[in-house]
Amino acid sequence: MTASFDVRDFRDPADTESLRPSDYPSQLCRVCDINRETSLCSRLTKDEFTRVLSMRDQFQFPPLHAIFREGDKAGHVYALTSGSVKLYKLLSDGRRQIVGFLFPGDVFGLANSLGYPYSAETLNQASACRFPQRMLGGQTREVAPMLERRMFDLAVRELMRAHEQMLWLGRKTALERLASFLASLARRATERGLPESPVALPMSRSDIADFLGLTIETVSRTFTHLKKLSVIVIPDNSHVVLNNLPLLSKLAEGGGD
Amino acid sequence: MTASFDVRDFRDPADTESLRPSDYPSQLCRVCDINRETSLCSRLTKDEFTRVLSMRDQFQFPPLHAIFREGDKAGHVYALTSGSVKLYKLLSDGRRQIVGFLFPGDVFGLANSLGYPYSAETLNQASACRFPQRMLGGQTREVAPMLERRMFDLAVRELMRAHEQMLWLGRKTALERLASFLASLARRATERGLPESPVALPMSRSDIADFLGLTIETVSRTFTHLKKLSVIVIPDNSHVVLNNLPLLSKLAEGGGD
DNA sequence: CGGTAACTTGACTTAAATCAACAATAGTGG
DNA sequence: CCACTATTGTTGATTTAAGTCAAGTTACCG
Repeated sequence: MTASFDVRDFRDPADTESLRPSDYPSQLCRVCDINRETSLCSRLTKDEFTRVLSMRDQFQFPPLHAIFREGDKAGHVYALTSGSVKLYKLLSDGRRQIVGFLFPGDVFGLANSLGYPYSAETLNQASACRFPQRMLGGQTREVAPMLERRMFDLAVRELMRAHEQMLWLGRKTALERLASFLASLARRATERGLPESPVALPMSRSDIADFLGLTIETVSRTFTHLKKLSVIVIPDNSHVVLNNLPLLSKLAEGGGD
Repeated sequence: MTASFDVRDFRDPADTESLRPSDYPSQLCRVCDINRETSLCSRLTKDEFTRVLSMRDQFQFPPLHAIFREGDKAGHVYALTSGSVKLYKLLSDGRRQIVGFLFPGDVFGLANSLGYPYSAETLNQASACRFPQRMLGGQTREVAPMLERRMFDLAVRELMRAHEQMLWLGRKTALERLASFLASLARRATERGLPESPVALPMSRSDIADFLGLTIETVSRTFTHLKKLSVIVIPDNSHVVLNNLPLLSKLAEGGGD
């Protein structure tokens, strides 16, 4: 349960494509992230970036790959650079709660000495950048102060998302939860520069159910309900067209009437 | 809705009691926290501590005092030094989800530019230490690198607690949620050097219900259920004696059978 | 004391879970 | 390219855990 990586998954872009000065940090952070404004490595100085480069590992994972499991000794923090990942916790009898879906630009794997607090698994082909956790905060803080700052900001963002999901799970109906989920996916897509509709659903209905604290049957019925309200169209099971985002948002907040 | 502090609440111990060198940082951090090992200000150097002192404000709040409200412009981070605080989010129709109960040593108020993501309210008489958020991470990072480190660690702890609560809310029964809650309070009490039983419940049944995603009636019935199982005794409504912590923990994980 | 707020208990309802087919989709190999 | 199969998703019938409604009871506070 401790080995999380196949050697064959290892890829290092720096081995194959040389990094030109113009690649960083002004426009795209080609190695460890997507977009200068939102990425973990954004706003690093050239020196910082160079030092970070020397400490990070780059990985590619196949679909449904277990990156690490809950309880594994935690030594690294990950920044997702492409694809999607789910984070989940299990009860001994198999009940599962997905605590987050991650998209490029998100970080995961923050942990204390008790090990990772959740399992992380890819939904599709994905790549991620891995940093030693001791690089953050320790005596080696001179390595990249701005990286720590960015990591902190992203951790705060994750915490806010977690609080939002607690409201969904504790106090919203099935319809409100699914509407909130779709609206949230749309908003996060726009933050990555993608259109807000159609929304991609790289996860299964079962994953959505375990994320929203529902059963797959209820998720399916609720999708049908939203279809009948003409709020969404489902061209195929991994895409949703949002026809009426204002109404979707209203439903998400309980304005269903 | 923006003013969060009464001037009369302001107290600055440094105004009334002078700080002797022996007070920091070796034993107790008398000003901004409880216990050197677990506090925000633990492990600061003398210089760091002095600089932090000059930037922090110390507050005392009466019971049921609103420290800030969801959406307020966020400029400060708080470290609770005594008493208890609840953090909650509201829906427009009044439904409420409490996203955390805080005890001495916990931090709250981390936010991004959208303002505080939750409201914060005291449960009882409480005191807290307030830092400007820009003190963390910005250009002024030289102020107290170790403070940032501590803040990051405490944010990670909050995130882990949030993930745990998501599992409770999404996948546990009423009995499992209440058992988890009591076990968690007991564990956190021991972390603060208090006995694990009796557990203090500074919050109302209504607060517990809104924390666990239940109604007050269900919370009440479930307390009765735990009493009948002889797992707990309730000497008064703000204290619970844990008679059988192993069984309580088993019930919390679904080992009810 | 008296009155209000907080909590408990009981009767009944309901949203979502469970159980059970059934339909669509995606692979797989001939 | 098309059966064949397995997986995934949908729909319907029924059950159930928790919610709602309605009394009671206890604790708190002036």
